Amino acid sequence: MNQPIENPEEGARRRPTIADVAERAGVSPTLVSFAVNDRPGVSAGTRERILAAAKELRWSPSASARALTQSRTRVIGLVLSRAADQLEVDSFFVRFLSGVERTLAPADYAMLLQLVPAADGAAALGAYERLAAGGRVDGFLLTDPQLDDPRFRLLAEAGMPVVIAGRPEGDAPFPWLETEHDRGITLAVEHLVELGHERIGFLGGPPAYAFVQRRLARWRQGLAAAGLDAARVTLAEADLGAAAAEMLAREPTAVVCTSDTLAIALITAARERGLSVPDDLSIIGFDDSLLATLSSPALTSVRVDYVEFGAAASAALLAEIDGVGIRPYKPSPPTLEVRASTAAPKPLRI
Amino acid sequence: MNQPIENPEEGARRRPTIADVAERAGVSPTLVSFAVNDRPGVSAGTRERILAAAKELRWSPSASARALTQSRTRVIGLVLSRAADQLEVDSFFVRFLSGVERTLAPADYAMLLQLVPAADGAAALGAYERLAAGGRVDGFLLTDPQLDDPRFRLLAEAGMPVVIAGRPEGDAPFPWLETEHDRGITLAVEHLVELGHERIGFLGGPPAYAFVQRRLARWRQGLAAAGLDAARVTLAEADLGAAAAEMLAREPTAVVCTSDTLAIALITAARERGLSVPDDLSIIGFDDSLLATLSSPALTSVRVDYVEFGAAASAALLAEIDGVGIRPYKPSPPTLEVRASTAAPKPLRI
DNA sequence: ATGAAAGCGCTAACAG
DNA sequence: CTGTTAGCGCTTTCAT
Repeated sequence: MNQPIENPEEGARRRPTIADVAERAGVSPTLVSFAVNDRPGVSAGTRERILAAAKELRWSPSASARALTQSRTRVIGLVLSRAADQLEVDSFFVRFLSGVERTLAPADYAMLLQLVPAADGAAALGAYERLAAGGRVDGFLLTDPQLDDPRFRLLAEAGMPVVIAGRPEGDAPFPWLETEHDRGITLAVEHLVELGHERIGFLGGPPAYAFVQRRLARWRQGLAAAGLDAARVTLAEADLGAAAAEMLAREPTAVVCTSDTLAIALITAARERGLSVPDDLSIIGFDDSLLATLSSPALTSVRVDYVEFGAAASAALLAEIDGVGIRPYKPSPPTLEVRASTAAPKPLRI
Repeated sequence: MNQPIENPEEGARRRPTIADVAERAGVSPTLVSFAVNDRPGVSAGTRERILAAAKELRWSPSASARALTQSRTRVIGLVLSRAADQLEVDSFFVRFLSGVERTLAPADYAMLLQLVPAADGAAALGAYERLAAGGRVDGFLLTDPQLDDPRFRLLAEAGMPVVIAGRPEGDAPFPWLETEHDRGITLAVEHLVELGHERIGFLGGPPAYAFVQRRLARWRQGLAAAGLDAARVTLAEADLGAAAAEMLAREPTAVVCTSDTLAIALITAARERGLSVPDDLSIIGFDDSLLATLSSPALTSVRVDYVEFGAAASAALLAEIDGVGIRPYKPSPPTLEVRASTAAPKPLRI
């Protein structure tokens, strides 16, 4: 390390304990506990004296001790197992996390976050196992549920409270929540149809993701409703540029993408082929990330309220942990932010 | 929630305790403790019996109980207080976090992450205070140190182990680490000078960030070394597009940016003015994010190893917590990933 | 309204 | 090598 400095506060004085506060306030530890936990049965005067003493001593109850007596850590776990370079450009997680924070903080809960390389599925499972086995968390928030998700069995057997953020494929032993993200695709398709497009493509992320499938289904539905051909589909595995090129080979006049990142890749591919956006090709992104406004042309994009989603999911988890009923989640509908990347198709030359 | 399902594992059986394992193995709890903690003084046979019993009972020590006896939670705290929409496109954090994870996991440490809205400085301080007061974490990793950072006093008074990731301005009561990110700017300038550019601009992020200042200084240094005019500087506060436009007004033939995001904004602004990149304008980004390869043209960009940085910073924090010496951090030098956004300037028309 | 005492699950002296 | 005995700091009956 470049420039170490000794900590001036050497000999860190022992943290005060509830006994210190009790002594100072001239009461028993029990009363202090009652007072700080807002329990009835403490006279107003004593309560005040106690809280004053606590403040003077800068005491606040030890989370560890509490965790032990209440077998409740007041911590929830979240394990993200996407590749780092994929998370980087994923606005979903940051928004979701800030929503989670929104409900956790007031409830005096905290979040243990663990990142594991996407490639390593076993490592991810191990992460859940360690956190669960040590009793470090009271419950988990699961994202990206997969078909036959191994996490389900592991956590169900451990008796862990869990809430799934996303619609699981097949049965799941846990409650789940989902946004209406796929309705955004309907908006996108309708927008393009209104503009007069007839050759509309779908450029999606990895087919393994349920949300991609879901959006694809909506896209098909939208095209069917408009009586259009629904054959132009490309799902990108890893190489976005290649997927974009493949889509262009299908000669669409407009493409709906499942992320802004894919949309950008498509813009780039189009430009390389000398196609102009939106004159030759209309493109719609998804997520309405900062990218959408920065790209040229600015991207028409679907916006889903992931902050709200994160808040609802974590609220559900807290309810699950408390063993109380989960309040129904009524997701607000996605919106389509129309920008410069979409326009009417060029009239056919006759 | 859309489809609640009852947890089938009702009546979650009580977690086994060390006593259960001891009984099963026919020994005392102490011995079990010694065995699982790899302490000497347990015969090989007994150890084996104990570990077997633990496995059969699926027991592993309670993190809460351990935390209480050792006054050590084995959790470190990280509070991120940048605006969500800024975090979204910031590859620094994701890479840094995965580096942190890299050292935490093997050390059996976990990370408590708290996101607070950037605007709310008081909330951020409150977050540190709550986590520290409750003894929820053993130490903090601080990013984005500011001038007269109020977190320093708060945490120093609390006697919290802290390591700063980034070079603090002025004195800091904690050890700190820093990459040599600014050397990347030197690489960028040298690259442009070699190409023959003479009107080189600097498009930076908010001037409040020390790393922006640092990079700016390097840029000045580089231009001075080449005998060039160092007047074309724009620092973006919030509106990246406006900043980009302002930079273009200074008529540079090449611009060094402090992020890929800024570089993209600049490409967009240039395109709007009918300038072609790199023919009319060379642009260099910073961070080498996914954006760099997706944009058109692909972005020449500086790459700094933030994963390594995160790993080193958290290793330093663990050393601080253990009260042992911090191993010096020798950051690997940044590299310049040359792509299509830089080229020789157009010859002057005479 | 208040306090004494037991205990959460583990680790750490201190004896054998 | 192994067991006994105390706590860690708090909450929680159960008395008073």
